[in-house]
Amino acid sequence: MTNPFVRKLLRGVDLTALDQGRLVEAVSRTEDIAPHTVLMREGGLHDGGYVLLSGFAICHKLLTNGERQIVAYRVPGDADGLHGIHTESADYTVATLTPSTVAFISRGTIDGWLADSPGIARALWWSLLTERNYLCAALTNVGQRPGPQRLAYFLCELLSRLRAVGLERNGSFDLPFTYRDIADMLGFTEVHACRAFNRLRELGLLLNDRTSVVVSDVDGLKCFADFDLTCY
Amino acid sequence: MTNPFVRKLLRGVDLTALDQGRLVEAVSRTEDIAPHTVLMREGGLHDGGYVLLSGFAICHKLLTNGERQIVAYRVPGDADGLHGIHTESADYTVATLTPSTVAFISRGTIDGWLADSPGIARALWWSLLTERNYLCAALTNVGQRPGPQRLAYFLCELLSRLRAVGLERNGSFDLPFTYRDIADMLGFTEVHACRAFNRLRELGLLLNDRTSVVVSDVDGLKCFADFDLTCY
DNA sequence: CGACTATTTGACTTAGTTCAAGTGCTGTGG
DNA sequence: CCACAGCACTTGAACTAAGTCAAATAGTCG
Repeated sequence: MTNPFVRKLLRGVDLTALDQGRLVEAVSRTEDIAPHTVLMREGGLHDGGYVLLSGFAICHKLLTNGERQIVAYRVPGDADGLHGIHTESADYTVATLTPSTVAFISRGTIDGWLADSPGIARALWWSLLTERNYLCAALTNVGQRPGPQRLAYFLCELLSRLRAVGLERNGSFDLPFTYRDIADMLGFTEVHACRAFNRLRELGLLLNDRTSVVVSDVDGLKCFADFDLTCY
Repeated sequence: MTNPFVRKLLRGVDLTALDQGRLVEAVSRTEDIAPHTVLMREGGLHDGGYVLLSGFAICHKLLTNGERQIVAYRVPGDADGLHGIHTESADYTVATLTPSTVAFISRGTIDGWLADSPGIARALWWSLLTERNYLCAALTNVGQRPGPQRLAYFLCELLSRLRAVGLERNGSFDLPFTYRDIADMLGFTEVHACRAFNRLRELGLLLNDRTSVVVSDVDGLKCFADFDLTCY
């Protein structure tokens, strides 16, 4: 199964061949989306959702002073708004970071899934629970860990998620985020993000440049970050 | 309807009289629980969940260095583990803070709800989405706001949630948390929590002692906190 | 009363921010 | 192919919010 959306769901639940077929079908009509395009706006009505098939996106909330908190990021296979039957408005803005391919899913399609397939309903429920778990982990990370450990934890999580979709090899991956993005995820400034990377390099845990990261000591990084292995 | 669980769900979705009856029935056999009792343990298996009918509880994650992050708190009407059909282990530990009354819900009961009542399924889905929204807001709060504003935001949220269950009058409420608890929710130290309260008092936004809070200027507090009104 | 826990305050240290100036890519137009 | 503009990253120096440590105060419960 090469479809990243279905592959992701299969990590959490079983799906019949029929259900898998339904999902693949729903996701087969894709659109190419430019970088920095808004897919869903905080507080805006949305009728259905989207599945990200390639590329990267972020979910953020804005404060009135102009600060933003990136509350989550999306890698291929991730989705939003598939439970939108229950909310009129989105909790956060979703925007692409890179050129992406996306399948938009109508409300009717989702309703059909829920009416006809308990397996798909269960899969969507699982994905929402996973999401909650990510958010709890992110809150714990931002609330409790000092800068370098916080960055290390974030990189461990990113590594796991990229590995799950085949975008990582031996601890090496392309970094889809700018330092500003990372700062807005981890609750510090761009300058501090830069210094936290410096620190991890000094400690011999990783090498990186503007566009990529090579984790030279994966276990060391996990240990330094107190990365919760049961979580991912 | 005096049942806080049903009342909470009705804030988000419609439920037929039949569905309401089912929920009330499921929640009618209650247990009295002592303060500081664990209801659910992080990483532990759980077969079913609980509904909190009176009292307060917190949900927290522990780090290996002994720090904890309180990721959420529970007021009467809140629940956990009702979607546990899909996860083997809990994401966080739940423990009571005060003497509480709790109804434990078996897996069989939940499965029955999901099989027989789309309305209840929708309600449970809504509660999980609400939960996610709280977590996003909490992450944004901890990630972006300086101490006094962060505390102010937290108090605005607490005020809203207590009002919804009738535990607030005119900006006054009993504080179920110690300063240590608040510190562990907001990502600062006990000393800093104390100083943040001092600051809000200096600003004339509230009065408080160990056990209660009187918000003397609700609008001022919301404004100071940049409290997102659409969210609650 | 005495033990215990929660809160408060002061003095000091430090992690992280701010400000400002740089470097170094990368894409674009001439 | 080069000049230049723009953005991301980097560094240093000064500053500030928050943490740490330690001690005092104040409720609470047996």
